[in-house]
Amino acid sequence: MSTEKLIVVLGPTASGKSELAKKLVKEFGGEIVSADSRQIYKGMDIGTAKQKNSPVPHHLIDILKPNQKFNVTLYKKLAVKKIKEILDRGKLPFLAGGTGFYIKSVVDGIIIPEVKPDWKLRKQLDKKAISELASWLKKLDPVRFRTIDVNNRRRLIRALEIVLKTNRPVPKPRKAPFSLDILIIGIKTDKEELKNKIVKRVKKMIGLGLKKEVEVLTEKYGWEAPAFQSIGYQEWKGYFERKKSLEEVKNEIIKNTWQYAKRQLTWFKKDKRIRWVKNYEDAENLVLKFIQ
RNA sequence: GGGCAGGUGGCGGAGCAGCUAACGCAUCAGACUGUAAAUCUGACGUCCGUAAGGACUUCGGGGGUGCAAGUCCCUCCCUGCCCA
Repeated sequence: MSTEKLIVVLGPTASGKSELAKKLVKEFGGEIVSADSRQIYKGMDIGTAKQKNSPVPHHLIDILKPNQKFNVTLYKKLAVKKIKEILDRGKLPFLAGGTGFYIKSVVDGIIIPEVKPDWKLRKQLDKKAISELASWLKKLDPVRFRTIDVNNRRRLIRALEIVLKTNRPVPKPRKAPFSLDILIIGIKTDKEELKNKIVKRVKKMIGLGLKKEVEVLTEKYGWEAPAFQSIGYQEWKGYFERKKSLEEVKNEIIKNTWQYAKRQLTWFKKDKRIRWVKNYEDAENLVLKFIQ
């Protein structure tokens, strides 16, 4: 029985996770480890609603340049390390963010095959027709083929990458959860309310100078940098090419953010461990009980 | 008043006589083990059915021609542009 504890705070974008996590940290002490695939990147402050100059310690924010690639495995290693360090300091770690897959990777301790991305190989495979990739995988690894999404080129390529690099089939998904007591708090918002928050937030971001932020960053790193697949950034490309108005960009960001929020909700819905809270008091009570 | 273009599903937009309401967007639902704010899937006129499937309805209104009509003809209404 472990007495070490981890608190996860998750929710769709704009639901108020950061505020909630910060408030909890202020009350109970502790440090925050971000579980956000975008706040990882330096310079993306406005568009990711980053918490700057917070008195509460935040980890895994601003650690990469926008042109650097990142992935779950790396995230998991870093996050686990940070959590351990926090525990060693005798403090309470909070894992807060909206990237479901990243959260899952640490909470469930998923074990991802140790095959590093080989971008040269991927590029080659990417030239092939999707049906070709599918039939190749079918031949090399019929077991993985049975469960894979045959229309998802990206997954097909990764599966082939593993098979070709290791000369063996893709291992079965495995988990090695770490021995902590974990409380997962999810922020419950009704759809209309969340929609309004998103609209408000996007307007605010634009008011704070999102356009300038995007302009400066993309001039420096180019539109192809991995970080600029992000919502709030990609939409500006057409604007700077004079194909879109500011109004269109704004509406597109709102739309994409909302669609993203729904995808997050779909992901979270499946996890029955999540304790959904309506407000701070609910969360506070859960934490109180949990840390006793 | 005259000329031209057009009126198709929530929106955009194909089809210009024959089978199956193309396709895109939005919407709803979902998948996810090294790009995850990414990538991908299904449903989406109505009704019946768990399903395979079946029945019905639609292309501004009305009329007509044809075995068969968003698709051709007549007429009316509406919209945009041009001329007066």
